[in-house]
Amino acid sequence: MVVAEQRVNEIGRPTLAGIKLLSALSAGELAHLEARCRWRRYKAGERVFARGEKTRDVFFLIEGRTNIVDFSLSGREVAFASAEAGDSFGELAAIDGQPRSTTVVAAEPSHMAVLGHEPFIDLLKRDGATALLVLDRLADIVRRSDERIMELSTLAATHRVYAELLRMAKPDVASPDLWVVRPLPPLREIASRVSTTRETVARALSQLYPTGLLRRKGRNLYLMDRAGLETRLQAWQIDSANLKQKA
Amino acid sequence: MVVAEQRVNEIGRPTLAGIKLLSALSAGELAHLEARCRWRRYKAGERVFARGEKTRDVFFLIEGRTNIVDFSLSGREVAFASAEAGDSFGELAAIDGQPRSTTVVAAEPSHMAVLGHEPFIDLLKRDGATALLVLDRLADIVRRSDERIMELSTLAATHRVYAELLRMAKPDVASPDLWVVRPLPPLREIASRVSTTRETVARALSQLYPTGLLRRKGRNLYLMDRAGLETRLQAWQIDSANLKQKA
DNA sequence: ATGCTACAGTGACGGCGGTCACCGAGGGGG
DNA sequence: CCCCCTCGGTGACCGCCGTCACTGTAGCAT
Repeated sequence: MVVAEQRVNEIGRPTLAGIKLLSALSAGELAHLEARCRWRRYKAGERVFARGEKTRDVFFLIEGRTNIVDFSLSGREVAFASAEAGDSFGELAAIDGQPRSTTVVAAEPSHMAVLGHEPFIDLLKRDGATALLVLDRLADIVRRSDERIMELSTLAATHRVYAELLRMAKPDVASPDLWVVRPLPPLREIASRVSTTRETVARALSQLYPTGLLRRKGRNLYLMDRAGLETRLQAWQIDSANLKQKA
Repeated sequence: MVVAEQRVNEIGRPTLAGIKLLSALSAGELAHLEARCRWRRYKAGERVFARGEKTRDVFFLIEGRTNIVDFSLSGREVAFASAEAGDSFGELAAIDGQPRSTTVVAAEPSHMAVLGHEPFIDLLKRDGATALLVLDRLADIVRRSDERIMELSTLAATHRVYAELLRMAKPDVASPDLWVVRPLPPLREIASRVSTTRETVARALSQLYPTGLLRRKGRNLYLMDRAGLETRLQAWQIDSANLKQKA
């Protein structure tokens, strides 16, 4: 795989140039930060930090992918988000000093820059533009969380699966009006994103194949009629409302 | 009711002095902000803003209480938080410019200062200490949301009710080791906080009275053994884990 | 007193989905 | 090659809880 040019400089050293949260900084300031980072590589499956730890470093993902998850006492995994090259994580503990609220695991071999909380906080205080970028990011997390809470509170498991499919699908490069989830992740991962089980996800998909809305080819899942699926989702909710109205 | 002295100045004008998010500001800066605020009163039950609106003002609660909620298409109400005197809300839209993600309703007659997003953003850029306060607040919201998502994903409705009781209870002024929820809100409100129904909350409480862990006197609900209830909650989770281990 | 309304408690019922179990397919690695 | 492991699909079971219905109580206005 070719490494994007911005991620390493001319002598092969990795840089912070591609990190979205730091995109407001000048080259000089970036270099200043780079000098204060520790650089680490993680193997696929390796844990970066775990819930409850009292570390406060911020992580900038140069290359790779990580999953941000948590586990119930009974061992059920709940996925909160995943981070890709250019993303950051670990800001919460850096900002408020509380123990880690989630666990982060590398999903692929990954390369990160690790920054202590003091220089990070210092940066936020000094640089208003960067502080706003971080605020924007936290606002986005809050919005996503609220949406998820709404879904968990008001949608049946099967429908949460469909909602997740709509989020995962991207327009097909070839034909318009055809959306595709590619590659389709293991069903157990979808399940942990919408808080249900592997079996329920499988059943939800099976239920939709006969309608023609969904078609699967290997690790590609095609949404034949994205808009149709969307309206169908809403119709289901309105139906249950009507049931109540009728009484 | 006596108004706390910090909330109005010597000539009876309300002030921003008690607002937590603005506690890093000097008196002069506060006065500067006050001059840019609109001041509004809301009656109990009145809507401050609704999900989807494109306004971007920030609200500082001088006096009163508001509920931050959202509704499903079928009309089910989901409570996200409530704000009291000294709290703020509406920051998300002010920061990221997106439509309101939640609806805010005054729960009591309330008095607020309303600040447009430009002076607010301007303040965040200029004043690092205040930016950090806002970051801290958003971090807190994210942590609470994550915890709620975990509960919705891994706890049965009955157990979520007990978890909420533990959060609501405060130590009794008289006797130690006795915790009390006072006043106990209407069960339908508890239900909307843990995403279940009024009936399930009632049944959850009824189920606990015979054990002696819970006792109700009018609008006071006593937790006779808070630690006992806590360990019991965990035990339930571990039990379901054991069931899986055994197999 | 009589309404009216909000709130609380409980029984009955039925469906969703979590759990368990089993089977088949693919894909490395010895 | 066989073995093992992950992944996917499905059937059977059953318990939780959302829904509906009904009753009872407290508070308040008239």
